[in-house]
Amino acid sequence: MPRTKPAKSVKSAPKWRRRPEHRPQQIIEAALEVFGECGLANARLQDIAERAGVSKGTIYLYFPNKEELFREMVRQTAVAAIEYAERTVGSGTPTEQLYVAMRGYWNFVRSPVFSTIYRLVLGELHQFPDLAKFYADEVVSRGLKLLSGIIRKGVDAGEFREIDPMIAARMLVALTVMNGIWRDEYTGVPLLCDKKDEQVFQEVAQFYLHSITPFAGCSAQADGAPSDTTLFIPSNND
Amino acid sequence: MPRTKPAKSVKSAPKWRRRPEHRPQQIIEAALEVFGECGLANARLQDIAERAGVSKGTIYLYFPNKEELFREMVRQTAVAAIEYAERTVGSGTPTEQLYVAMRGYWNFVRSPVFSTIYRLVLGELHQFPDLAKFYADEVVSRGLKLLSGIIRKGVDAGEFREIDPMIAARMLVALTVMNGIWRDEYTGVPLLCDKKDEQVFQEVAQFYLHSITPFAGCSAQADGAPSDTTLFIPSNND
DNA sequence: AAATAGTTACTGACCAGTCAGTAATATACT
DNA sequence: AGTATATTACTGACTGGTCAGTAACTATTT
Repeated sequence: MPRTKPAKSVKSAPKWRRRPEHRPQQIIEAALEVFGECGLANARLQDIAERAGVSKGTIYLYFPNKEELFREMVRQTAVAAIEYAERTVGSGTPTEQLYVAMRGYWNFVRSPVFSTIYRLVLGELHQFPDLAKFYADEVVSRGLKLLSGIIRKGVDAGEFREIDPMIAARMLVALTVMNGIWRDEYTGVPLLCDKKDEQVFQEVAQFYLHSITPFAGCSAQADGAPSDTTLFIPSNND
Repeated sequence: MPRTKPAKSVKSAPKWRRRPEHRPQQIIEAALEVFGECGLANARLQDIAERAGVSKGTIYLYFPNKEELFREMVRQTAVAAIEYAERTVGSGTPTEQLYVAMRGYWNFVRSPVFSTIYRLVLGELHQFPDLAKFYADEVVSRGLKLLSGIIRKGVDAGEFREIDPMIAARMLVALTVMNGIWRDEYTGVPLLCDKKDEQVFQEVAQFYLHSITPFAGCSAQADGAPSDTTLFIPSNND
């Protein structure tokens, strides 16, 4: 039975707008927040919907289910970041390239996006094998390949010591990821809370470079060459 | 209304035994498995009960709720491991002590207990602030204190380069934890699956020691002194 | 018999996913 | 221009199932 039209609709105050173009992005952003706060398994679609400013049903117009929503979220963040990195670390000496990569990686790790994703990956992804496979292939493998390629060039050029590039890449990822996560102190771990982002990055960078440079901390200091790893750390020290 | 006593019980075949001494441990062990498989939020008390060979209600005789059960689990594993480490790294040069600590830490990280705990800590603990606080104080802080103390002695003795011991300890934890988790490949991350535990440990140890020794990879090699970090890696290479 | 250890059935809250209905926009017709 | 009609985007109450925690009862031990 048809509605009794109450009055002419007031053009200026619709309860909601149709915005089919924007919905998926809105929902993914909300999902990122909520997944990050509650975990993958624990996040409620209702909350995601509210934060996106839509109703729960709307989510199902754009995503078949929760898992696919998560997958799409990863695609738009982690995979996009990797692709960006692959495009942008191209030029310069291996040392310069590595620095660019480290800096970019750190920035990514420090973004709210990453800490969320990595917590989910580490904490819950083993419950979703196909999601885990997806992440391993699209993010982990590609990231290690990118980094180890740079390191290999550095080793060949004599800028880094003889070290298996894949191992070195893995160590870099380990240092960056863990420090990034700790820095993030999702709770109150009194670990790095009082340090600035930039400082933690420098600590990681110096430690790492010390381990892969051929003559770190040694005679190079004596013969006047700029030996310290601080050499290629820019001076945005505030 | 009072029960009608059916008959005398047959003494020789009790359906179950009272074992109040064993229950808590049984339950914790089962919880460790189930939490590890399902995550903290997703684990079902019913499953834990079944795996422990008791009924769900029994759990509530010994633990007030799920969270406290988890807390007790952490107490009995991580805290116990730290305490053990605090007791056992006492003697020898700082380098030797550090090696013992690294080895012990690696063994712990590689135990099934740890990967479970760390996944939970990283993935879900921020949802439980008081648990997070507990973990930060009882495990993280104590662990870092132990490691940084050893490193400080090494720096003072000139065995390690000048480095903030707290930073160095953090980096060691980062390397150990991440490699331990990856090695564990809870899913199918094609990262370290084909390597042996011992090999991964050596990779981590060599990389780390290279970064904290004063003259790593440098002239020390030339003057006949045993310079390489493999020096203090025992030969249980199988 | 009393005390203690354990079980089972139940409750109330919670949530992913669905679907009948409604509001906003587009189009066709005056 | 306005008005009727069709189409699409979106809503939110509902369903079916799950599970933590509880209460009422039963078995074992002393």
